[in-house]
Parts: sequence; C-alpha cells; structure tokens
Amino acid sequence: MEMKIQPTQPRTTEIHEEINGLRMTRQRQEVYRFLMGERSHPTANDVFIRIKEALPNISLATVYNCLEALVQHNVIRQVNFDREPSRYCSNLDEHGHFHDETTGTIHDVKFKPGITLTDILDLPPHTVIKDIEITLRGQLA
Amino acid sequence: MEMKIQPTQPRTTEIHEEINGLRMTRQRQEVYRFLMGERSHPTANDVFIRIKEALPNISLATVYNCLEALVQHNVIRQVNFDREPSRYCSNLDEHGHFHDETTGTIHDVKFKPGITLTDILDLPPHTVIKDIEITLRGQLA
DNA sequence: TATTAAATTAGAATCATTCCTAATTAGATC
DNA sequence: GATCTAATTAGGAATGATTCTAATTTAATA
Ligand SMILES: [Mn+2]
Ligand SMILES: [Mn+2]
Ligand SMILES: [Zn+2]
Ligand SMILES: [Zn+2]
Repeated sequence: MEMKIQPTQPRTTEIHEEINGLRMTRQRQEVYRFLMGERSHPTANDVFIRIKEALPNISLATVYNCLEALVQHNVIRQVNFDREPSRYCSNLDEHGHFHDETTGTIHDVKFKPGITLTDILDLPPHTVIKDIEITLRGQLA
Repeated sequence: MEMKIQPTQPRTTEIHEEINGLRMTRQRQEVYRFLMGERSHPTANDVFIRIKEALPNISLATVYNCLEALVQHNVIRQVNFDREPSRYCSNLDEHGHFHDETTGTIHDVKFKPGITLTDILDLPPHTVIKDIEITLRGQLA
C-alpha cells in the first residue's frame, strides 16, 4: 500500500513567540522584559539607556518603535504628564498615576474596591468610553 | 492755622486692572476675553489666529506668554491630551475632559453631585493633592 | 537557498514650545 | 511732564521629544 506523506507539522519552533498578536523580536523582548520588572514608569530614553547594556546596537528609534508596538497591542501603557516626555507602564489593571512633587517619583493609584469611575461622572447616556486617564500631582506628606 | 497738605490719594486710575494679581495688559485681556467666550478648548495657535484680528502685531510667543501667565495665576487652565498641542480652558470648576473621537471636539465633564474624586481613590493617608486631571476618550454615541 | 515582507538602524526632519535679545511700554517718583 | 526702573512684547533662534526616510538586516516561507 502506498504510503501517504503526512502533512508537515505546523512549526512549533518559532523563534519569536507572539504576545497579543505581536511578534516578539529580540528588541521588543528586551523592552518588554525591562518594563515588566520596573515600577518607575521610565521614559523612552530611560529604556534606551538601560536596554543598551543587553543590545549595544539598538537605536532610540527602535525603542520608540517597540514601545509603540507594545502600546498598540495593549501589552504596556503609555502615560503622559502634562508636556513631559511620555512614560511607559506595564501595569494593565485600571489605575491612575500620582506624581510625587517632592521626589519626582510616579506611583500607581488604585480605585477603592467596587468603584467604577464612570459611575461618578456626569456623562450623557450611550457615551462609549474607550480610554480613561487619571493623573494626580502632589506630595506623599 | 497752618493747613497740612493731604497725602495724595492712592491712584485709582490704573489703566490695567489686575486679575488674581496678574496685571492685565492689552494682550492678556484679549487672550482672556477670547477664552472666556469659548467652549472649544482652543490651542495656543487657535488663540493666536483669532487674537490677530484685534491685535495684528501680536506674536505667537506673546500668546504663549499670556497663556502661561494666566495659567500660573489660576485664571485659566491648561489641558493636555496625550502628546497633542496643549489646549486652554476658562472653566475653573473642577471638571474632566471628554475627547469625542468622532468629531474631534472636547467637552467638559462634571462629577455627579456630592462626589469627591479622592473618595474613590486608594491613596495613602496624609497625601496632599495639588492637582487632578481626568481625561476620557470615546464617542458620544 | 531564493523570495518576500517586516523590522531595525542612523540620521534628518518635524513641530510645539521655550528661550533670547533688543525695543517698547507702563508705573512710580520727581 | 521728565526720568527712572521694571515689566512686557515681538520676532527670530534654539530646543527636544518624537517621527520620518532610506538603506540594511532579519525572519518567515517556499
Ligand atoms: Mn496638570
Ligand atoms: Mn490616552
Ligand atoms: Zn502605571
Ligand atoms: Zn474644560
């Protein structure tokens, strides 16, 4: 009996696994991994400086490209304070940002349990909200 | 009896009245007046274009100076959406901003009566909050 | 291995905003 | 009104985060 050749197995040996449909190149991996272990909400330049240790040839443009790709695929979040350089955050839970003027540090702020922000806002009915941003500035006393 | 000369009256003829301690020059007046009658949260350039009708020689740098002075003296508020050009708002009540993606317009959003935003945030005690910013993006359905 | 598409790189360009500097103006004092 | 001083202005240059461009490299697929 003639032997049928089995269809080749789907390749499982992808060098770069995807996250949220985003192909993870070496550069994206490094950016992602760094942000995951970081609570400080670094800027693109902070990321660049740090990533260069592992990838000395990486360019700042690539860091911006990686950050944008990760943001676009909802893997990280971009955070803006007034007109300062953008910062990046790997905390995907709904949260706000507190900018401590004394130390210059930024802290994630959670909502009290059971609270939905839209509950307290006076919005017209049927409003579709795609994104909410809450920013605080002050001192941690 | 010798007549004493009275000390001169304090001048009441100040050409430029102050608002919140800010001397109101002609340029600042025009910027302020324009913003007071505007709900659209215009950019510095929007203000510039419009003010030139009354003050053809005004410079964009002066518009920025005026806006900064007015913001610094709490006469108007500066509003930022991500990294777009800053916008300016003459509504001094505590409110957030809704960016309607469909039309590109910006709308003030009030809180429901009796609600204080800090009530629903999980902040460490004794935190001093100097400023809160709430930004929404979506569609007015 | 050859083909093709996607990603990266370095540097140039963009553009909102800020800075600088000289000229003008306003306010105070005579 | 003249004089002094400080604030404001106009206009142009500089800044700086981000984006764009063109060339190169890498990855996926055949
Ligand atoms: Mn602010
Ligand atoms: Mn946003
Ligand atoms: Zn965060
Ligand atoms: Zn407003």
